[in-house]
Amino acid sequence: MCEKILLIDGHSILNRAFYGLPDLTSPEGLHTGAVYGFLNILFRVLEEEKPEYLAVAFDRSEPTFRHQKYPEYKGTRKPMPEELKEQLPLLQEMLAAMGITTISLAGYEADDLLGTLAKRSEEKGMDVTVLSGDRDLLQLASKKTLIRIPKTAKGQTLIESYHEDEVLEHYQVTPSQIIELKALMGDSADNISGIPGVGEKNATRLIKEYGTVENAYAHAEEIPQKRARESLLEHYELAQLSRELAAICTDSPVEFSCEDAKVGDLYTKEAYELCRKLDFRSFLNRFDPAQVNEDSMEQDFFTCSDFEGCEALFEKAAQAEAVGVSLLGDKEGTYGLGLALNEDEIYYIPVQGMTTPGYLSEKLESLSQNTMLCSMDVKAMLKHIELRPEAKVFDCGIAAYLLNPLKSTYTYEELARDYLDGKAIPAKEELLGKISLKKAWEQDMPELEQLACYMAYTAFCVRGPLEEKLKETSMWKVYTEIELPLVFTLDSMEKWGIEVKGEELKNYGDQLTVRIQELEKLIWQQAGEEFNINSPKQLGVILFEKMGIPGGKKTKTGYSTSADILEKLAPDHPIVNDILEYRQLAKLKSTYADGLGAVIEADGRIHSTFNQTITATGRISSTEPNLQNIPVRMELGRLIRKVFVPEPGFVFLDADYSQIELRVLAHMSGDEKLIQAYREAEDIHRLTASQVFHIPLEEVTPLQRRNAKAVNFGIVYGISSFGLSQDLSITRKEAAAYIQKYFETYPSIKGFLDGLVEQGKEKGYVSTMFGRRRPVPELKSSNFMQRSFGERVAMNSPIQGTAADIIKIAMNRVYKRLLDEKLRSRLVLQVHDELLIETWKDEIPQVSRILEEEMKGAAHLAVELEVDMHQGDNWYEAK
DNA sequence: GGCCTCACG
DNA sequence: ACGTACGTGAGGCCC
Repeated sequence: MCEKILLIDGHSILNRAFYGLPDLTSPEGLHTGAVYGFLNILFRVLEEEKPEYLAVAFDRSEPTFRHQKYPEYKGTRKPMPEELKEQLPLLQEMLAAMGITTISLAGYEADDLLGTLAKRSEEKGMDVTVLSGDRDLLQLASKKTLIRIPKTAKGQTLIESYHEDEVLEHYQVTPSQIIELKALMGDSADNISGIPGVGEKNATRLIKEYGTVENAYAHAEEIPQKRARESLLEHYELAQLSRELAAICTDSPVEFSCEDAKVGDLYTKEAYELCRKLDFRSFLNRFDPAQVNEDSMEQDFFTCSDFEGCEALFEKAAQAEAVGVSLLGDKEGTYGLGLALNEDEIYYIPVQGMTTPGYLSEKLESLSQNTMLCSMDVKAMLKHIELRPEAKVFDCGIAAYLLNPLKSTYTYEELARDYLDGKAIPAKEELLGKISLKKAWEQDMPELEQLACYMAYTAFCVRGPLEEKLKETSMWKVYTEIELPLVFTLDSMEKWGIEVKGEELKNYGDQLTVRIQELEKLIWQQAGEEFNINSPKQLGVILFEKMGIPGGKKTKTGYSTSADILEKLAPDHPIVNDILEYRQLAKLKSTYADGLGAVIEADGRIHSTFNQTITATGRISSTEPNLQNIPVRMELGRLIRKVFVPEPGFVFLDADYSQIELRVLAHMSGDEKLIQAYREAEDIHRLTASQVFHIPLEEVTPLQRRNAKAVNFGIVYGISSFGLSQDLSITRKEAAAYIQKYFETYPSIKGFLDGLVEQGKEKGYVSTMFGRRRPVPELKSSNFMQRSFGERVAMNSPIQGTAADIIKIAMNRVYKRLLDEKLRSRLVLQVHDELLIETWKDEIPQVSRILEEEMKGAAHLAVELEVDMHQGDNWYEAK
């Protein structure tokens, strides 16, 4: 076997990764997506090729010999957008950290260096692989030199391979003739112009026939295609020039020693730390933990499994102002507790013998009266130990969420990195892999001690920095007065859950099945064949190809069959209505009838999880199951709400804010006209229509009201004429006219929204009335789409977020009053602007009063916060 | 695991 | 010119 060298075109692969993948942003706000993509490709090719030597070539900013020879030459690289440019040094830093040789040479492009080294290596008898995104490099292919080109197909990255033969097969010309081909057809990516009127087909034909541009010119008279012939005769000089530009130099004076480029251990400590810093988590498991975690903390960890020891430990903990705690447990059990007394006394207490979950709960409960328990996730802890809402706790996950709500996870190792100067500690996945807590506990794995201790340690240590940053950013009040109390409110809601009648749900599902099967038959009949109606792909083919319905492509992968497209086709094609009904029923059956049925627990109730650290705006979300998207808009779906019932002796009281977001807008913008409108209006959309269209209130038509309502929504979403036009099925021009009229009617609104965008650009974030922040990095993007998105976000988030703050305040206050007044009634659901209370019948008047007072009183706005309330024996009736 | 579709505010 | 309304979660398909 020959030795092999892998040569990489640095810029071209980075470019490809940048355009082919979604961008990522590191915790410090650096763009990193292209570097990530580059490394992914690098690792893959290394594994496939297993080269002994490796070098990455980069272009230089200086003019090259091509510039000197041809003054008009503009260079082969397009100017890089800022988001890509800043990643270049990052990539070079990473390559340096991995000990990978990089080369560049003033006066030459990376291509030339690759060409030179490929040739020299071949001469030494080595095998060569060249990795580039640029097909120009195919001219270097030979029996010994393999060209590899990454290509994105169907979302997957394929890396094509070309030796000499494959070039011949694909392009019907030899590698060296690739240059001739380019000279004729040009290459826009490479700024090679080619000659007019000759495309790929003609160029290939000519080069196949005549071998070179020169020879084709010599035989020009024989060329049968008139346009190609004339163009070649006329533009021969241009073709010659292009030929020279396209030719890669293979004898540049680059200094290179193979020995320096020997592939060593890429997985160094420096590379590991950089991967952590850039948040490249999927790469971390490539590193050998023993090598990269030299400064292990494990000497500070102690397992305490005897009862006396634990007693002493809790006594010592009680002397501390704060301790870090981590409770290991899941739905099936409680396995142990990590306890950090300070930075270097960290204990693990496994659940065993006398240290039962009940014992730990009791100890922590009493500890929390005077000592602050710092935890990564207090609500999760509350599932194993009982704490009163007055307990002293610090929730690191929530604090970190407030400081940056855009992250998807807030794990301890991320927090350590982000708030302890990049401190690297192993993540749960690194310690346990895919082994469950339960399994690890049963097998007494030592990693459990490490996990609990690292977590408790982090919780203890990050509290200070988090608190400091929350105060710096003026979010301390949001944290202490809204989010932290909400932990207990949500925990209570989760524990109560809501009763669901399983049998009725099943009946409902069975009825759906009957109709679904009817529709299925009907649809198959009309289509003339059986197919999977649930497959958009198959459905698209049936509708738009087989049945020939005009509708056209829309998505990357095929035809769009979404409801808004199908609805437009429905009048002319009966099958479409059946499909729409089928879809609706299939959704109800799978997501709701079956989905909800599967999560009813032994107590006959559904216990959703309310997540407090998910949304970018400050709303909560609901999962497993999602109880915030139970159907209501269509009657058939709405019927599902009949299976949500209160316990005997209770009724539901459902209270929702009326147009809270528009009211927030009125308040925050201070628009007198809109505020006045709310003071007098029964029907704000109708009044908006009357004011925007300058007509008396009584003369507003239903259509005008509908349009005004859509504009009101649009304003809250960060208005755009395109979005509004889509929603109302009108032209952009008409939509723009509506928006303009709206702004004329409510003159302060435009200034307010513009101000939000301005603030977002200036400060990098926008804020709610209560100081909650949302960063808007998209506003700095050079990409129009992203920037526009940033503008809409800047307009929407303060409004949606303020409404979220208000209902959170209301929830806390309602929850507290129910407790303080020792009522049996309980808060069970929140759906963004709505609260559902399972109310003890005797307490109906009192609870109604509480809801009204606390919801209306949650914030004092320039307009009243109006609350609608309904009572019922199930959720359907209470709405 | 990504994409499409659709349920909610 | 670009190709969109803001914020979510879940199920089914298909690679």
